[in-house]
Amino acid sequence: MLSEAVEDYLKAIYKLEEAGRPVTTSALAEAMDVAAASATGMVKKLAGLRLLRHNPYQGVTLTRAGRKVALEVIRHHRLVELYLAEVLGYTWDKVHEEAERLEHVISEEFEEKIFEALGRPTRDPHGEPIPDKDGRLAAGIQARLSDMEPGESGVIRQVSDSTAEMLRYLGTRGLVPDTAFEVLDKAPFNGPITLKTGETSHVLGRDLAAHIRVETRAEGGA
Amino acid sequence: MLSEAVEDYLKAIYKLEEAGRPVTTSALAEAMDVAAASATGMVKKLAGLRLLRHNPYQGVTLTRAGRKVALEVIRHHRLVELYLAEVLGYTWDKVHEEAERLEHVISEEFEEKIFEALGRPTRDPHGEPIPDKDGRLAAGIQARLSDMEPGESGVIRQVSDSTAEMLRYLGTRGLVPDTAFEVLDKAPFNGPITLKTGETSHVLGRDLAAHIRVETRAEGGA
DNA sequence: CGGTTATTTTAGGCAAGGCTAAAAAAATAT
DNA sequence: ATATTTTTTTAGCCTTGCCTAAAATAACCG
Repeated sequence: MLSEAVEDYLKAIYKLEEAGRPVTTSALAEAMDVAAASATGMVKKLAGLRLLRHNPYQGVTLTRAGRKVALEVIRHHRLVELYLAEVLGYTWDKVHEEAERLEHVISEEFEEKIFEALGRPTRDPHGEPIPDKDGRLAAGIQARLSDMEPGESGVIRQVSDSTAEMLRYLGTRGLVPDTAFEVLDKAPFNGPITLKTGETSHVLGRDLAAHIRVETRAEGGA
Repeated sequence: MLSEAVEDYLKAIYKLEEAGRPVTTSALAEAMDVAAASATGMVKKLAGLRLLRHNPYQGVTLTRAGRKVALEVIRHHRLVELYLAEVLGYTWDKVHEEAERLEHVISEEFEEKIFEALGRPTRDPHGEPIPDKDGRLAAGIQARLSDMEPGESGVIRQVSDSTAEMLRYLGTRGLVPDTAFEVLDKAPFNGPITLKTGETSHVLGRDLAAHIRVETRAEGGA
């Protein structure tokens, strides 16, 4: 049985790889909120377990086995998040924290049971894809609201679950996955972006908008 | 935050106390499946935390604070067991193992949510009482099927969740909480006990029968 | 290219919670 | 009452995963 620490490191490495960032010791240490020396230590351990390859002073790459573990943990996390939201009535800003702990302790049977109870879902409450049992993962959405231009329209597809506060803020404004919108304005010098959903308009800072992943609707809805 | 190990020790001590057994180092070590020296070490730690009192070479008694923690863990355990059985469709022989891990990681909110979803229950799938949020616990059933005599009748109220195999065996025979029965025979020299539920009769070894707690029906149903 | 800076790794420690072996205390038996 | 056995405690060590400080390596800059 792999320890919780091992699972968390693999998950963090997977997410860094997925984001296209080189997985350096310092990036990993920052993601895990530990000292760099601690990250080095764990990397050596994981290399010994053949869960990743380590090029000293360079960085780290997950092996197939390591990626499999990471995806299992992510599957647990996202299924649990969705279950908490859909079945137990959690608000979407609270599911992440609870899922962080549950993801490490639920059995395959538990996973299977909630997967079926939810109707074999493919997305979590934040819109992120849920890996299937074999570790296959639908592509995440890459486009960011912050990169859209006035006049363009689209649909919110994912909102990263980084901070609960941000999720509460967006939730109260109805800025949740599958909401259609149109960009009205984008202020220069990294200024706020203005968008419209239905009859309501919203002004969001550029950083916040970067956390919102969107699907762009083919232009010219007119 | 108390560690999982601390919670498990307190739970084990509580159960030994409840069973009326003196909580010696060796009894605790056996319950926790660790060496006696390890139990001594943890006992000293818990005494330092004021969760129990330790009379060296004598034994151990929970303080009010220690008992409170133990009951919280037990509440989590039993609520989770019931949730797994009632909502997720677990068979009753599998709930214990999963609950052993979940009991340590669920939040108060999770506890509250499943408590309400279950309709504020008071008994787990094995018939054991669920402590309330303030740590109040309805009395458990003391009478054992193994102590009943031929001609007596009653209702099964609790089946201890010690081994999954035993629970499967009893489950397939319908010997579950709230089942009425009548004792037909009890063989001497610790021999088997024969009972009838509805039209079916069962022969159970004395050890197995000792795990079944019953409510005796006032004699003379005739 | 050589010197400075930043990153990574090594070295040595600490806290938890296990272990075994040995010592101390208590219980039991003669 | 003493001797033996059992139980408990102490002492010392191990593993995991974290830490800080120092050393090694790589990257950058003039």
